[in-house]
Amino acid sequence: MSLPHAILTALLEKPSSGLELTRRFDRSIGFFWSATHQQIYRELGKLEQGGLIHALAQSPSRGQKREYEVLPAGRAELTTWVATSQDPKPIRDALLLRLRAAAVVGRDGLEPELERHLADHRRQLAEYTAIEDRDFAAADPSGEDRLRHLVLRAGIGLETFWIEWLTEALAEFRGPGAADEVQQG
Amino acid sequence: MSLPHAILTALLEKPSSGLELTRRFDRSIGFFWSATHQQIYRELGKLEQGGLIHALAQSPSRGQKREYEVLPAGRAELTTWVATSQDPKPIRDALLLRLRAAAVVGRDGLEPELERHLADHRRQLAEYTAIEDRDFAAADPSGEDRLRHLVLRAGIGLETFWIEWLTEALAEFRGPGAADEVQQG
DNA sequence: GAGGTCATGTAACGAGTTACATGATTAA
DNA sequence: TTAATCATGTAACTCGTTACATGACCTC
Repeated sequence: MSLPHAILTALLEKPSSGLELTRRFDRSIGFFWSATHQQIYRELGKLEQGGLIHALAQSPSRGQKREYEVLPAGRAELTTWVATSQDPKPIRDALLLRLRAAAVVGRDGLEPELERHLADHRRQLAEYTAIEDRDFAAADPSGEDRLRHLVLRAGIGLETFWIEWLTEALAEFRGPGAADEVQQG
Repeated sequence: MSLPHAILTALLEKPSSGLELTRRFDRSIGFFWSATHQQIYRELGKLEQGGLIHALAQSPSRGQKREYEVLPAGRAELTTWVATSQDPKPIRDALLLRLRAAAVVGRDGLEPELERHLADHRRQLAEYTAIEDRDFAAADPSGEDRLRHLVLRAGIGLETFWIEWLTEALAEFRGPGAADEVQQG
């Protein structure tokens, strides 16, 4: 039940069309709640039907831009949702699962994958710190900016953690004492 | 495409029935790949039909225990999968999304939720460190144990990160300078 | 034989993914 | 007028969740 609220948040920050939303999901919001354009269009339809948003200057034909804006009911819904308590969703991490499987069937072929992940997290960290330097350098930030900075720091902290952990994992794969466990069934 | 491989891994570690698997998913494997009993039974059926596992002592009636064991084809499939490269799945974290929404509609009601999450991560960290003390105290661990320990340390590192971040977030919510941003629309 | 628990399922739904389809606009 | 790109959608599918159903076994 989070995608509609992600969209409401994005639309409150700035009224947008489906495609613009899709692009913003690829940049900022999508860093912690990703969505494809198919999901977004489907959800925009539901939100409009539910009376939480409405289209500005409705042109009902396909292929034409439709901009949406949040209605008071939508803002109220989002306000309620912020204060809702939700059980944290269980973790599902395929890489950790594969390491566990490798402990049973052998590690062959895993090392390049660890390297790929490491490169990917380094790239993502660089992107986050670039945003931090650009957007959060103010001496006396507003409360909203402090919240957004907090969210960004979560991203930075997570990427930093994964980089450290993957470095350690690669040392285990390459380091002394690893050679004798490479082949095993 | 990870659940079948999680099950193959668990069954290689020890042949089990559906219910036993469900319990092990609640304890160890499930720490990084959760699944309900309905998913597990459904997937066991597919794996058996695909010739990757088979039931020992088949008693075809409902309500009776059925133990499964991995066939050579299943082990081969898992070995292949370990070496497969997979694009990392995009992040979806509802708590971060709610902080972002709170920057737009106000923070009312979020603090108790942060406290709940903090308590939850502390509990999970304690569980992980207990497992570490119990299972990974050996002076000269095998290669498999080193891999499993690596996986556990990822869990420990993630929980540690979240505890630090949530502590910082709560300080932002409670600390000096927070009071004047509490009410805002 | 009634109730509890162990054990295996079914059904309906919702969320997310993948592949494809269609219309509008613009520039060569 | 053709091609590229902008923009909005449809359809089919997989995976995960929630609620419920059914049978076997054990104990009182």
